[in-house]
Amino acid sequence: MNRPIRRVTIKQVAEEAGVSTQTVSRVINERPDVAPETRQRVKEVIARLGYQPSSVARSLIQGRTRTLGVVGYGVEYFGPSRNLSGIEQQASEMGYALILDLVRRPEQSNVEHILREMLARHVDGIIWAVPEIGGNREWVTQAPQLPVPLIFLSTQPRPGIAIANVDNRSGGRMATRHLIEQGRRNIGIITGPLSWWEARQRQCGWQDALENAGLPVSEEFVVEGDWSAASGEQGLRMLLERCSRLDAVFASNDQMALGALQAARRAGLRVPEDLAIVGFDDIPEAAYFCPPLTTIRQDMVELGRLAVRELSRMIEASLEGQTTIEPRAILLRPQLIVRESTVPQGNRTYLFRR
Amino acid sequence: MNRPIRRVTIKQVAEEAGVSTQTVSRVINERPDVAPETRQRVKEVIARLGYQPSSVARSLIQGRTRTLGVVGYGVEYFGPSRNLSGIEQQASEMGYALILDLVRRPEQSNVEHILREMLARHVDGIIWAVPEIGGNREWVTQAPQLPVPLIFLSTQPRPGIAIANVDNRSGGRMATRHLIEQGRRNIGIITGPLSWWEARQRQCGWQDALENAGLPVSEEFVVEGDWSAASGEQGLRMLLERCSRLDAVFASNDQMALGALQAARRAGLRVPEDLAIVGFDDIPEAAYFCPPLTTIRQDMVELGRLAVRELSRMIEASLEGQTTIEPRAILLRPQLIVRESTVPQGNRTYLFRR
DNA sequence: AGGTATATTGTTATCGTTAACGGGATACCA
DNA sequence: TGGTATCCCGTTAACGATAACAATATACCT
Repeated sequence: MNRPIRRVTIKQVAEEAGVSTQTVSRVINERPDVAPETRQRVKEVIARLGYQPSSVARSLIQGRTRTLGVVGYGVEYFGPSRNLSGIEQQASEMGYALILDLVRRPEQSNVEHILREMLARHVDGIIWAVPEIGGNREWVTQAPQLPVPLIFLSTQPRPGIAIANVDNRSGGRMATRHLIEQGRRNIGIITGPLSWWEARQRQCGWQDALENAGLPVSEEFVVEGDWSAASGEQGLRMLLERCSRLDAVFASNDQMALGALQAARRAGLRVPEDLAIVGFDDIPEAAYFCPPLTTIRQDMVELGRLAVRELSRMIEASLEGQTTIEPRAILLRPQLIVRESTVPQGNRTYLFRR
Repeated sequence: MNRPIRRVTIKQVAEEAGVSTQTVSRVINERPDVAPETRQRVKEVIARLGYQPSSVARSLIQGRTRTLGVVGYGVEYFGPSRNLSGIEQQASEMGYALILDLVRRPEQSNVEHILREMLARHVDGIIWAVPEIGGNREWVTQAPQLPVPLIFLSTQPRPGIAIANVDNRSGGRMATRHLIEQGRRNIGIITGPLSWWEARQRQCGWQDALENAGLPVSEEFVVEGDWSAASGEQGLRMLLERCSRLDAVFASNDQMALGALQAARRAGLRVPEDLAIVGFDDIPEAAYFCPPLTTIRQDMVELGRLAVRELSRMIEASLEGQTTIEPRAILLRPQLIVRESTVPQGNRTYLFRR
């Protein structure tokens, strides 16, 4: 393995081309005040030596790295990974690189340490994409004091703080309203862990829909899961024990819905005839569940893209010394995807009802 | 939004503590030659001002950023996302930050551009985790000429190049041998896209197992999918048309196996009695398929961790000016997970046969 | 001719940090 | 007393680039 001993620097290019480093710099940055033939000569040398400006040195003097810090959780899950993908796409299109930090225990991560690390690397802005669990976001009040802008993803809005969310509550409402429209009256919910803000939001949506329809909201219909298929299976078993007239369930994610499907099958219930099931997320597999799963799709890629655009806007404003800019709250509406776990195959025309 | 105008620098700390910047630097880096009370005083100032050394400036002079470049593909899929997770864990434990670049079209990504970008940011090493598709890795011969070490993930081994793989061929063999041991004799395969090296490896494993068992290997039994559930569904339909005595299928990933399960159901076949199905990956949902899916588990997290450790070893060697270090090829064996898609529920004892 | 504008290039300082070296003070030894 | 070692700290230069300014040459105008 033979490596070039050192990188090529601007100095070497300057020497080789017989000009000053400043002139080379001007060529690199496409400044106008360079004679055409000089520019040409320098460009040739750059190409010949394979010179690449050091963005580290550049960052130092310009006070900006064109780097965003991303603090994420759960890339192995569908939503967060799509989210990261969207962030990367938009960042890359806007000329930003990403520094990635994945948190393993979102409920007790060392915020202080992570932020210091990011700031030491002079990121221009930070995307905080860790779910809000228990009190793990109490430090939010300090966010405006950070030397760089920060945007939160999927956390509770708060005045003066930039944020981008999918409207989980509205999603829960849509899922539940759909079940009601199918004539269901005893609608249970398998929630996510209730320490999660998003899980509570989805539950609120479920409750909204029931109340709007004048249906009773009972504790009896609520079971708390942990997002896993196993917990969905167990959750449905518990609901069925408690309430034999249960005719529908809103599972707060597709994995739990999958578990619930299995529990229904084992209990000898037909889906959707005896029991309708709605999920949340629309993972790619959902269309191939048995039966295919009705669910709520959220565009996490777009959410990531929007977050980067908003953060970039904040960065620009901050660089120009503007202090008047008010952080926005972005809210993305999810979408109901109807499949056979709520509507019997024969009734497919329902889909086109309106 | 009021931000601190500027960051605290070492100069301010030095001034405030009445020492030179060099002394502050010595305190930060825990050098021995500082008087205890001076050290104490400086530390207090650091704490009071909330000073954090700039790793940008540090990188510039030390010629090392403690940063790894990760070029990845498909974080929205299970394997790659776990892989990234493992990389991040190990890197973080070893004090490296990650710069992430996600490629969207792995078969025609701009390698040159990506590498230049990474090198401009002075990464200490690069992890290339983009699947090998068609000729998209022909540039591999230039890898040893890069100024920093590079390790490939999930690509064809090559002497002189560091690499870390799951043994896909062995996985394909295990899956197929398991089917043979179940008494199956007409075993089809739904492959991944055959432009993918990994897909071909899995197919080779299937062929190995058939040949070892003295079973005929026929083109008729091969259908090419595209990793999606839809292609798995269509794939099985085609296999069934071609060959009515088909009694088992190896689907080269779990999504395609899911599609195949649906196709089998629609064709009125019982799984596993009429048709046994094996997948590949062991996604978390696989255990909740209908029936639960036998599959090949690969530890992508561990693969990521190993890659980082190996890369770190190469970086250290490179920094010490060693040229003798020979890049290793890491090969991780996958594992067969037996579930009900190949073994009828009553026969569960099979699991403990040996 | 002299003055002013414009085009092109170079010089010096700077970003925040550390490497390399030097120098003063003290202690210890012959 | 002088020499040497050790401790502690400061000065200068450097990393690789750009900002700010200065300088030169040329062109153009009055």
